[in-house]
Amino acid sequence: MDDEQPTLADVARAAGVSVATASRALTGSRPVSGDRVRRVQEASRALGYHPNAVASALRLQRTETVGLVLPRYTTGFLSALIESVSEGLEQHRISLVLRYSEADAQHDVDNVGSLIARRVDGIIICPPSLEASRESIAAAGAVPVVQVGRFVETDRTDSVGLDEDRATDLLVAHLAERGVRSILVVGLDQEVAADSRRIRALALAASAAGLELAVAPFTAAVLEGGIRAGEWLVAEGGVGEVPEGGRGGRPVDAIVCANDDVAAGVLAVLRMHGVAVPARVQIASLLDLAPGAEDHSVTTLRHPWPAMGREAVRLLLDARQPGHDRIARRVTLAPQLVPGASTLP
Amino acid sequence: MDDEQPTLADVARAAGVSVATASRALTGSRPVSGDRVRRVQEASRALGYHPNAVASALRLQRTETVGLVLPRYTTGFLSALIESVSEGLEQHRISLVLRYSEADAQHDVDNVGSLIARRVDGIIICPPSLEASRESIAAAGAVPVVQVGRFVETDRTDSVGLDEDRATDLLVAHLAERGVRSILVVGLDQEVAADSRRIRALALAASAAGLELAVAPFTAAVLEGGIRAGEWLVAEGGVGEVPEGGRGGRPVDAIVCANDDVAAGVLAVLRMHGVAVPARVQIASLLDLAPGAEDHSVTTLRHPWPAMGREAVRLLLDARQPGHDRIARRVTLAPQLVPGASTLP
DNA sequence: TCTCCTGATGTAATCGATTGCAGGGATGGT
DNA sequence: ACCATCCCTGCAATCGATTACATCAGGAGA
Repeated sequence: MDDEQPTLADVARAAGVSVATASRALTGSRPVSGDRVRRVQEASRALGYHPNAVASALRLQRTETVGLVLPRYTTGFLSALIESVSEGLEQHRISLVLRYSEADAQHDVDNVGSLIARRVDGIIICPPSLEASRESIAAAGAVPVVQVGRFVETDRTDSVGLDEDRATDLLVAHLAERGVRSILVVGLDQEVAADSRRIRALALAASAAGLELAVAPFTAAVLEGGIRAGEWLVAEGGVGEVPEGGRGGRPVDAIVCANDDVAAGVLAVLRMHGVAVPARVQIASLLDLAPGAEDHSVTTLRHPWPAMGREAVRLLLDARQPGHDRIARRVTLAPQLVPGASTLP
Repeated sequence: MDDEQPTLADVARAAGVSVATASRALTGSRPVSGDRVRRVQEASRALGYHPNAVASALRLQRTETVGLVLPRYTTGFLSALIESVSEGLEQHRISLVLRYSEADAQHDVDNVGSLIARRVDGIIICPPSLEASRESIAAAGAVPVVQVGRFVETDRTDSVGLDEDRATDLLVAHLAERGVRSILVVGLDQEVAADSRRIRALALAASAAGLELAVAPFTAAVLEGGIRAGEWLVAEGGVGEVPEGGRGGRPVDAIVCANDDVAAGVLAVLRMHGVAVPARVQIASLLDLAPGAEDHSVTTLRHPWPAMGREAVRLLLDARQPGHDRIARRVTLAPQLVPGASTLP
């Protein structure tokens, strides 16, 4: 067990050839007589030689390494993305350097800077916020960047995201098929650009299907937000024990939540107050927070993280090609609707 | 937006000094006159210089990089480990290269080999199997390795694992306090070495507390195994509608499952057949599969993944110190008991 | 036999940052 | 005035793999 790794010079000496011949014999970059190829390969194996990727990277100006920058989500629903990216890269013998970003935009810029210092061949980033995103993409300079999960307007960056229109269409169609006539949206915030876009898309799909749609004033996209919304619905929203309540509009018969957590809160409160789900009110979620789970009590949209990872890798490796035109490409992928017990079968 | 990254030579030229002085000014490795330090730093900032970590690593024979090898779990309950390792390394400005292993032992050896080729300063590995583990640790040669989550007998490797004795003690004590007198173990396999150890530990803790303990012949540690075990229990296990059933032994009043999935299966079947949980039978799990979840219906033991990640990093960085004695160290961490509705409050 | 060519091999430069060694200028002591 | 000392600066070697260029052997053709 030597303390030092053997070098190509050691292999060459053991095989009785020059380092140049040893290199060519191992990489096959130029013809070497069969006899010496064999001798070099044997010496390499005997010494347990692993070519020094650092030296190689310095010479070739390519590290065969890609950086992945993700927001720190304790729920870990991004692990499907990590796995698929890792798998895609492994097929091309490329290493993955993982880095987490904080809410702080500067931290993201530092992350990208340190990846640049390591001379990664490309960066896949899931930006925590739009401003952070813009800055860190600028920091990447000439290194190809692919964004996942969020779009930021920029000339030079490819992105992979969700097909929002198709997502809302799928969900609205599912509800319409089950007799829904009036939808309430919970957990989306008109003030947030991405949420506002989603609300518009929902409204569009609803009106196309002849449904009414309202937005509840509960914008916190967490369990607690769902509970508050549920309590408000029971008290004032026209879904309490007196279905034909005193509100002006038609009482809602479906609730679309920003994510599973919100939906779980709404569901729990409604059930607690004796509201029949899904018979009286149907509940669905726009975002599956536990993609691994087998059983789904709430109908939800599953984000295609594995496919998104594969696409991101494909775009990045494609951008490495010499003849690449550097035009920003956008790939959108449709989510999968996972029916649960909270909508009618 | 230049296509090439600026080098130290560019910075030195812009600042009107030699590359040696520029290097010393930026790293502070040797004194440089204040005036020149300022000029170099300005030039560096103006050019957007990022020191080439590849060249630096080649010269210094240190990459400031650590490899993390994990089994591919779609449930993603290792993401807490990834995050804590990543966070610990970030504090020391060390990069994390992530790699997934397959069931195949050769794949693991290749993983380690490729990390060696990249000249990582250390490897943290969560071995998928004992044989794979031994081989891949051998492949690491002189590079420090820390094992997480599984112990393999070896002279030179530090490891971080669960304090199994404390885990079983905690769970048995919890049940004993709640009036349990007879425990049934589900989902552990006597034939598997690790499971067998756990069963022995459970038996020891049980007898010390004056409890009976039996092992059910259902060894599949998944939801389906739990369901089968539940059905068997209702039919023959003495926890059906006739509590004082015809078995020889005392009817069990607690079921300890290998993990949450098994417990969920048992729980569902028992409830379906009208067995009161936890009044009639209490249920607990030895392994929390969803550490992020807020609400726990099943009492479970939460593995201290974040702390394990921190410990692994600490051990690895400690092993890098020159005066390290190379004696294998073992760190065991106690799990946290998370009470749920499946045992009495 | 001499020349030309082909194909294999070796020599040495290269990638970019770090650092041992040598040189130079300023300072202080006598 | 002279020498020793200290501090800074620059030159050039170094890490290990790759590759342009030079070299050399051997075969074909005149």
